[in-house]
Amino acid sequence: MLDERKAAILRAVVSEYIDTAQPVGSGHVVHEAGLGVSPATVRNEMAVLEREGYLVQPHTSAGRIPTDKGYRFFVDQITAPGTLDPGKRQQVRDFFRAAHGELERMLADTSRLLSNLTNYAAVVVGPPHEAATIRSVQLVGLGPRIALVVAVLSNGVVEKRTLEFKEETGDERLGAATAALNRNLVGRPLGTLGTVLETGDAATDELVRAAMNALRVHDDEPDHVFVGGSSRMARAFDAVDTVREVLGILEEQYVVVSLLRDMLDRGLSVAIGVEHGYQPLSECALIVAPYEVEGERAGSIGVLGPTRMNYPEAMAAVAVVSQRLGKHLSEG
Amino acid sequence: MLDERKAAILRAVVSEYIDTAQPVGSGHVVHEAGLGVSPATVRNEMAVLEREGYLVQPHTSAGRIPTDKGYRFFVDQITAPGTLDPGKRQQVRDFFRAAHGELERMLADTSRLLSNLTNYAAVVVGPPHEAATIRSVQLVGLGPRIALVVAVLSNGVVEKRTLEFKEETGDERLGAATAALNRNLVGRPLGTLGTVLETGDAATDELVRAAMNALRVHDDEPDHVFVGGSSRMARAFDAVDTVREVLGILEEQYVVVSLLRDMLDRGLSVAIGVEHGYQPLSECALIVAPYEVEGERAGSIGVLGPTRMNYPEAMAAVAVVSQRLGKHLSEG
DNA sequence: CGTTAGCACTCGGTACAATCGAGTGCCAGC
DNA sequence: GCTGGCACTCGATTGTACCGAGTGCTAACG
Repeated sequence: MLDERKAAILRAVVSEYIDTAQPVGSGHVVHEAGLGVSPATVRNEMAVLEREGYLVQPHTSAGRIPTDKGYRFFVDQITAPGTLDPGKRQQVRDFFRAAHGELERMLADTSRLLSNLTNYAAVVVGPPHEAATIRSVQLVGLGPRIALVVAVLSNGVVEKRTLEFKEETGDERLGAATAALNRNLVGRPLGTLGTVLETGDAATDELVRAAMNALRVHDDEPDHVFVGGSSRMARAFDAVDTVREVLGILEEQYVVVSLLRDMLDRGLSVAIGVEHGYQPLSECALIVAPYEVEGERAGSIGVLGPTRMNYPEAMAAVAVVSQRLGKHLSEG
Repeated sequence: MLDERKAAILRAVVSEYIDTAQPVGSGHVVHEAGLGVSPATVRNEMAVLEREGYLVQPHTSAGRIPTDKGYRFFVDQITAPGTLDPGKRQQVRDFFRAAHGELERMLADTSRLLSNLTNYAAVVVGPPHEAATIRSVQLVGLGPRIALVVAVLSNGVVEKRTLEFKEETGDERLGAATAALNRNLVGRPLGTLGTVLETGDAATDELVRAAMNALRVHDDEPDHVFVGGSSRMARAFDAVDTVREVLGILEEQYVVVSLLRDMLDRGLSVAIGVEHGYQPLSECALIVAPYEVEGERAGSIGVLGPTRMNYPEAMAAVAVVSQRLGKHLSEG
């Protein structure tokens, strides 16, 4: 599409603009990308690049800044996986060496790690509930009319739901229901709970049904998601309203989750501007990657920054972290 | 300390400044607080108030803005609990009527509610772990060398820890350990786990010890805390760096928790500026209140805003929500 | 003696002009 | 096709003037 010189110029403009946040003029380009031509030549090329929609001028007689299309070209040029700088590689290694224990805690820490590496906001989505199989179910009474259904899943996630009863329900009955539930559900994925085996006792059956209903995945229960470093968005934009809006979106976790899922479904790993189709984040870019636990796609991680984000670095960080995270969880 | 007229003038300056964020001049004060005196008189009084440290002038020949001491006087004047406007009262009622199920989920939603009511960031701290007694403990194997300790507490909280073993550990042994743990721990508070009863089987005892160790409350495991509406801080300050810093602090949940705890310990319900002793939040004010479940102090809620926050409204919101939250959790 | 009208003064904010300079587009010549 | 040269554009910066909100002080007033 673009001849090599135009591509080089575009690359120079993008990477310069990522660094400085200032419109880039022809002079800077020749200085930066040492192709042996004069500013005038570069100007001509840049005029073409603007006509084709890769660059814009904020106003006449300023330098150019990349459009979303320009960024897109830039990231498409990046073929090599890109390597993280040594300090950060070490940081990742240290993190996973020290990482211990609690799955949720660990995922939350991972989002912080990724945010520290990139200096943008980071998202880690935990394994989806539906997929994991049930390892154990237990009914625990908390009061005469209230109990907790606790289900332990094979991936280490613990689901719990509160149950309230009309009449008092003793421990024996809870025990009976627990036994029935375990007989039925252990080994099944949470997504497909199937039917209940009758126990013979009507009250116990009722209890079992209630528990299973509570366990069913509700649409409004999003996957576990951990957002780290959202404070870094404060510096990413200079319009306060943009900051406010982006932060607000990061608080709505289900939006974030579905955004990542959508992107992965569509095979996108980098979404620039409106490529993800979600208007309120049109000033952002989003880099995502799935991670795999024991060969199975388990969850995803992502980085959210301004469209003028440091793509090579952020992409490298996402790649490394997703890969290491998967490995770590597989071994665990 | 201050005669009635000075107090009235100070009140007028504070509430006007809260509204407008603009320095308040003598003219506005006479207009606002209709005490029948001239601007000149008010100027004299304001000069005194400035000398005494209640007000400052950002520069000569501007109006005055309150100092932290001024705000402090203002909130100390507020004796009546203050009532929420009807729309918001209704919002609170509706929320607690609809609130259902999951404790954690519910607390997270409560933080959102409080943030919506006040337009500031809100914090909800869940019941402390140590206090609750254990209702049930279970060891669930996730793999040959890995298991989960799951403890259900009387307040509905579920604690879980991952255990890793050197050698393979079968379900029978896990079952034996589970039984031993339940014999020992049910009814005990998580804070004081006490000693283990020997089972006779060395390997099982080892397992029991490991599980109890994992369950012990670690210092770095903060209470559950839910921060809502932190995006609202973006508009609260005009210095980007302040926003950035405050948001960063809100992400460090243990700081937030200990801040609230400190304040309550010292009997403070409103901290203005540096009153809480935490420098990085010196441009903020913090309103906190404990909530009680069945007569026991269970947790706390709070609102974080700029020092020029709407104290009467925020204080009313915190009071109402903490009271309703306690009631709701007691009934549940 | 407290209050007030009057007044000179201060100083941030706005409006306007001048200037600067980074950058452009275009053209003629190499 | 590339480049040096050149006129031009326009945001940013600087300087000046001015306005107005607000002050402190003083002298007069009830």
